Amino acid sequence: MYKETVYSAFNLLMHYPPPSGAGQHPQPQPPLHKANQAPHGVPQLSLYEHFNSPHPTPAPADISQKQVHRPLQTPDLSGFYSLTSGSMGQLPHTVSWFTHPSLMLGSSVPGHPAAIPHPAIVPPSGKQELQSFDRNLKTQAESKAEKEAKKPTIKKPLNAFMLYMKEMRAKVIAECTLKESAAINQILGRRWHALSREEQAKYYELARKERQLHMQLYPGWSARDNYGKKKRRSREKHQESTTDPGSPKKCRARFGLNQQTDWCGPCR
DNA sequence: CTTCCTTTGAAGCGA
DNA sequence: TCGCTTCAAAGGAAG
Repeated sequence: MYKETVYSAFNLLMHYPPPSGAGQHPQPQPPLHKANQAPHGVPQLSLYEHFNSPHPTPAPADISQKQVHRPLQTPDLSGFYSLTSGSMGQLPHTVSWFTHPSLMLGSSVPGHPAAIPHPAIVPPSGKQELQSFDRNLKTQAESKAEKEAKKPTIKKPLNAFMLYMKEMRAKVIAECTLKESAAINQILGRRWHALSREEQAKYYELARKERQLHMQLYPGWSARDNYGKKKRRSREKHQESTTDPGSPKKCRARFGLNQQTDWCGPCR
């Protein structure tokens, strides 16, 4: 049934012809991360999704509605075609396109009742926000706030490095027999810098498409929606870090080194 | 149970 | 415009 939905969604997709030049490598232009930024106000359909979403959750009604009522645009399927047939097909999320929520939001697609949502949509179920709410909610204002909290969070689209990490993490874990993510990420960071521009370009392109897809799926969404919600480490701790070497990124920033290529001694 | 750690890149925010 | 901050993922460690 799940697969049925997936394939139905795929069939839906097939209504759109592949763009010319699909499947070709993107042409990286320095600096990569800038050059690959999505052009403003040019929404295009795009890809990336994991096939094996560990905890699929029902798509929220309001988002489904958005999908239903948004006028169809001619989607850019270059990502899909390149990922499934080109060299980028080696990436583990090759099949992700099939599960994309724009196609999977069941109720929005006639005859396709079941759906696997985009993992960017994360209900606050059982998480801290909701739990803390349950303890205290009584007043109207609080119940209103609770409703807000119950709204599923739409996560940020993954950037190039995040996509790279997702792909390479398992490999590094297998090679190094490490499990701690902080250590793994350090290794991945170094490997990222060791990649050629062409190799990195794959991920920048993927990330660009991911952003465009995200833009199409959640037109009103902004990163500010999640800004400040996580409440991470305290300011004090952050300022503390200015006295020690800190991360390579911070260190490079502090010493005015090239963020893309330079490595500073203390952070090696 | 919750937050931190650690990475890079995108985006928000205040000056 | 610039510099700083936050958040995306991940999972073990620590509080």
